[in-house]
Amino acid sequence: MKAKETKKSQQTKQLIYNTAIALFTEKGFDQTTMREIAKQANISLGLAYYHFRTKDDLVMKFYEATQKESLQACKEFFQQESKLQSKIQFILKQKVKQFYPYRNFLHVLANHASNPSHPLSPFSQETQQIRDDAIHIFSLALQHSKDTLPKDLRTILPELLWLYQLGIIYFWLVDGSEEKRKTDALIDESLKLLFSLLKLANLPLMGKARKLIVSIYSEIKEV
Amino acid sequence: MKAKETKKSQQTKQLIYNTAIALFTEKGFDQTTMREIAKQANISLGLAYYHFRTKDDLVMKFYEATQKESLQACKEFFQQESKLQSKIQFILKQKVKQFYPYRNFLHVLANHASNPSHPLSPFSQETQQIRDDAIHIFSLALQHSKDTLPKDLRTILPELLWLYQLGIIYFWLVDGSEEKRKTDALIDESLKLLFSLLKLANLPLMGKARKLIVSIYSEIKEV
DNA sequence: GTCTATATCGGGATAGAC
DNA sequence: GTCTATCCCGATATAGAC
Repeated sequence: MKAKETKKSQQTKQLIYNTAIALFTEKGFDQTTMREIAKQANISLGLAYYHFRTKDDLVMKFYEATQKESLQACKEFFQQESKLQSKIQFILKQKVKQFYPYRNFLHVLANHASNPSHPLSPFSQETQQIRDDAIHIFSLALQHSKDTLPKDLRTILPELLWLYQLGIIYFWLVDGSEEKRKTDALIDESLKLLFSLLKLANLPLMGKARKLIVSIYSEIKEV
Repeated sequence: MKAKETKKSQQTKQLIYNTAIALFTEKGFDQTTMREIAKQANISLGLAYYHFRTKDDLVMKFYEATQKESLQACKEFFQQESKLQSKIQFILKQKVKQFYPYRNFLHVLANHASNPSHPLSPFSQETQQIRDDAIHIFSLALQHSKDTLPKDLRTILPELLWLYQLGIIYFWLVDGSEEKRKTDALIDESLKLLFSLLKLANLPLMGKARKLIVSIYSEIKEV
């Protein structure tokens, strides 16, 4: 009995979520009201708030769902590809492809990014799990890589690459070009740059720069 | 007569602005209501909205005022200093020092950064002048510099440095360390990194990386 | 536990009178 | 330029149906 109730409840929750995302996509986040979502889903306003404590919670669920999807897609890809650059490229391309249909409202993801005490910030307590999962994908990509990466860089690369991804997503958000083509170009070209620098990183000449990156990283992380 | 009225109006506007910034600083942006600002300034709510069409407009005025102040401070500093790295350092340090008293509410500056159609975004139409002024400061710093910079980089450096500054400000916003010390460290160390790479930039070895940076820049800017 | 209906509040924003 | 009244909407509260 409980299972049945739970299932019905989950269906309702899913209905609210689907309706909300559809409306967000169509009209944007700010232009969609909770009253409208409830009306469209043929449920009461109270019920919408029963399942999602805030309007932002709807976005949080989107964030979680897409992260889960990304992890799955990347794991599969990694089994058939061993070249690091291709793996990183896939992670980034998968993300922007996945986000594309929702481009008209996804800037809400970044709206409170710089405020770590806001639940939706990528640096918040509430998004810790999502963040860890996202960084984990980069760890996986590095795991069986045969590239000769400097040891000191290798351990901090997952987090650095995640920040790089964050930068790409920000660019994607402000990218007004047709079909977000500039973002695709940016991903390809910046990856070339990154890997051409990584190949030089082992040279004595680059020792100073490499040490600076590591020291910046530890200074910033240090409590 | 008209001048007198205008002066009175300007005084009212200034009063509203000062009251608002004081309240933002004390309690934060979200926690301060327009009603409260009006009450504190002994004016009506409608009048506050007459002078500032939205709550964000108050922040816009802050943004403009501080940018003006920055330009002034940097121009003065550049007259007594010719070393490029010191000039760039001054620009960044001046900015975070200037922002420090307002650290509890300035994340609003970034709240809509990723939405270029939002007036407060650093990429919006409305902030174009502020953006141009900020980039201009970096142009000035480069103007009489004796550093041997690759020509292809030199022309695009002002904009790239402005993006670098934007990154620093974002870090500053999320920086929870005592007195924002991590940001100070990040500025110093990342500048060392930047200039150690710029010194290498003329080497044939770095030709590929340099060309990639230039090509990424033009791809992104291209209409 | 899930859901409806409705009232209420707080706060951003607007309209219209003066 | 200034005020008062009002609207809209996110969020909360409550009472009750099943």
